[in-house]
Amino acid sequence: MSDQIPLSQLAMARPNAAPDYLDGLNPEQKSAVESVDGPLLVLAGAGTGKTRVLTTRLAHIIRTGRAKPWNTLCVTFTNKAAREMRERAMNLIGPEGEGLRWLGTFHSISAQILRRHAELVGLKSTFTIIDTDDQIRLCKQIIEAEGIDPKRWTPRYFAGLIDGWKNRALMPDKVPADEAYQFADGKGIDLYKTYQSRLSVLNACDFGDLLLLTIRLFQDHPDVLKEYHDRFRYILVDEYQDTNIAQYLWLRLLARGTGNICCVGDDDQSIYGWRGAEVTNILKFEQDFEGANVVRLERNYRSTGHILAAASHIIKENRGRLGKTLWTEGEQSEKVRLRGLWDGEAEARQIGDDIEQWQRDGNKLADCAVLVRASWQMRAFEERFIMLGIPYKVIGGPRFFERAEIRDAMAYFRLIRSEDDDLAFERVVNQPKRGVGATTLQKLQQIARDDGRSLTTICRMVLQTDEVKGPAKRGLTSFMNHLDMWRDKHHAGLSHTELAQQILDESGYTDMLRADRSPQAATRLDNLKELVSAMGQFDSLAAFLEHVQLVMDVSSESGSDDEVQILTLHGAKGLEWPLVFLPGWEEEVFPSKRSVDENGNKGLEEERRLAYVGITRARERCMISFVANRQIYGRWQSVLPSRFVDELPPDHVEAVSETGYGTRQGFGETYSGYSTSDSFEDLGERSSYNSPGWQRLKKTDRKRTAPPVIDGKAELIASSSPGKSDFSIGQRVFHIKFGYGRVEVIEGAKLTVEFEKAGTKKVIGTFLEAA
DNA sequence: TTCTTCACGCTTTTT
DNA sequence: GCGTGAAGAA
Repeated sequence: MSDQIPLSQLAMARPNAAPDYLDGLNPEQKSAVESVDGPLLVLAGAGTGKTRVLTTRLAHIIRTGRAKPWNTLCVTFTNKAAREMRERAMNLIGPEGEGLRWLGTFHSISAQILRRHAELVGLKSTFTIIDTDDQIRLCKQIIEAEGIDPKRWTPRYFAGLIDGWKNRALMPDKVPADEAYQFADGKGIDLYKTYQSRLSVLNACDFGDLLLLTIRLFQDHPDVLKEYHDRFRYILVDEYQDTNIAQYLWLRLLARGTGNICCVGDDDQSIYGWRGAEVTNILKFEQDFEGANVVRLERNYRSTGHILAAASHIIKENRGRLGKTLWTEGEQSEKVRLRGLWDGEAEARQIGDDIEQWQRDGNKLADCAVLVRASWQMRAFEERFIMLGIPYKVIGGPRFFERAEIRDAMAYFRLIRSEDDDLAFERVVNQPKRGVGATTLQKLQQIARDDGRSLTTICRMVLQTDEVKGPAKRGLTSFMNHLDMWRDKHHAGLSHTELAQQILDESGYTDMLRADRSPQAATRLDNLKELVSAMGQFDSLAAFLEHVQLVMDVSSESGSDDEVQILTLHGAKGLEWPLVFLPGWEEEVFPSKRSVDENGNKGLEEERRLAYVGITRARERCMISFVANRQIYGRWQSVLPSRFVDELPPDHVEAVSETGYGTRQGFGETYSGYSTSDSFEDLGERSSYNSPGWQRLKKTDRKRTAPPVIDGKAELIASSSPGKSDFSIGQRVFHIKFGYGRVEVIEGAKLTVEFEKAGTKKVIGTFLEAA
């Protein structure tokens, strides 16, 4: 590095030339890049070049010599975002970008800081960072130890509460009494305290602690804070709308130094409220940071006019936003397409056909994506794509390091490094089965708790006595002997990959999986192989474990294959495709019922932002669809078009419905909406989501009476709520899985149905014959 | 201790 | 409809 001329000097060598990295920026972007002094909020709408502005600003600061790379602090939420930002910044800055030591996630930067000052917050610098799974197991132990029924008060819920408090920067002494009383009849705060003290005994902290302890460090030790004030001349924050209170306080403390803080975000894309993000942070930025400037980026470079119009039209229903008007010079091109279909299978079939057509037109599969609200919706598309032979990729499935087998292996490794890691011990003493059951483990835990020592220590002691006997004793002895042996080998300098392989083999873990003939066992073995090879990229076991604690991901970005992407709307943030499918726009699916039930209008507005995010992912074409019937958790349910369908702007949308279901948005001859009455006659009035007919709709109103049974006859009214009631004709029992209409003919597996209002006869080839 | 059976409940996801 | 998790049976 030292023999290279810093690029900043190259830039200075030709003072008259405008720096090339500013080329092609529009005036707003340029001003966001260049106003480097004082607080700045960049309100960047979807597709307005947010990341470009952020990285160019960073490059600008460094290449104009305002600060050295290591004097800038760049914070993101995810490791992926951090990686991307580093990559793009390096392209602009050149080799000097290597010095960006403080570019990372809130958590990784906090961990970096905490490791240097651990003793000031009551930790040893080797502290472990526990993940959600360990956290829940710890909560479970605490709850059981207190004699609280873990069924009534689930550990998961309690862990969620703790996370919630930590998101709001509330340590046990600060939690509002009434809130803590919600849990286990007033024991909430005590349990929280116990949890924290358990963590400190284990020399561990959870993700929330990383932030909170850093905040406490800064508050209690002004000298330390000063050191970081001096260090961080410029602060850049990505996705500011996703910050929670703890992160806000964290930033506030650091920004108090130079005041040069630049936050980039979009209040309309705040979709993580459920995990503590506070849109208010971005809404009141100007009050929070004195003398703040605001730059709006409103020129969209991504989507066509129609797509942008549809997105804007929906989002403007939200109150409490800063307000932006996105515009584009792009052409109008084709309208957003809206489709009403029979059921989830029809939807998958339709989208499959569209994708085949897209491909026939010479486009790449990787250029389109299916964005769903919830991951259970993905299955239908996977099934269909497999049938059609369309290569696809599900993005954001179960994470590698969260798989049971990987966590088991990691627990073994953790025990090698620090034998007092009780959570790891509990996880694998009896994995594979060694005859050490719950009773034995409980006995050990009891002694360990009373003695205040670790399970391994206690275990060694107990094995000298006769407190455990029989198979349990034999199992424990063998387990401990193995651990000692591996630890010896580790210290003797056996390579960590070699050691890992031996641990897996000698512990009997591989044999256990090999003996298991189920198809998953094979994948599990593969995963373990991958784990061992991934370890090879690290110098030591310790280095590997450190990495995994914070980056629960293996960055094996293949990406080269031409595959349709299937992902959730949340997972789609920050991405874009020429063609985007948005299926499942049904009320209670999207917007999600739970979201609205639990968080009312706030929840609804977040769902609406999700719709906004979804639409704005599309560059050229956007295909929205909803169905009349959907299988949810294996049960057939009749569903209504989402209210978001009604909020689409008619002028920019081309709508078709095959079901007779529709909305006020021009479905031609077909009736619209939904009625509480049983007969079609009463559907006369056009109803929309806002009409009384919709609003009065109660769950119970939707129940239809069971269809009349006419033995042997081929005609009956099939107006029952699908899935609710089977009906029989002669010996045959049917289970209706389509909408409401008059069944005309039943022949074999074919059913002809007439839909009175729509006036169409339709052959339904797919119905279930109940067993 | 481990195997079997039943009940339950079930968004979104990162660190 | 399916996987988890806890209570009862061998």
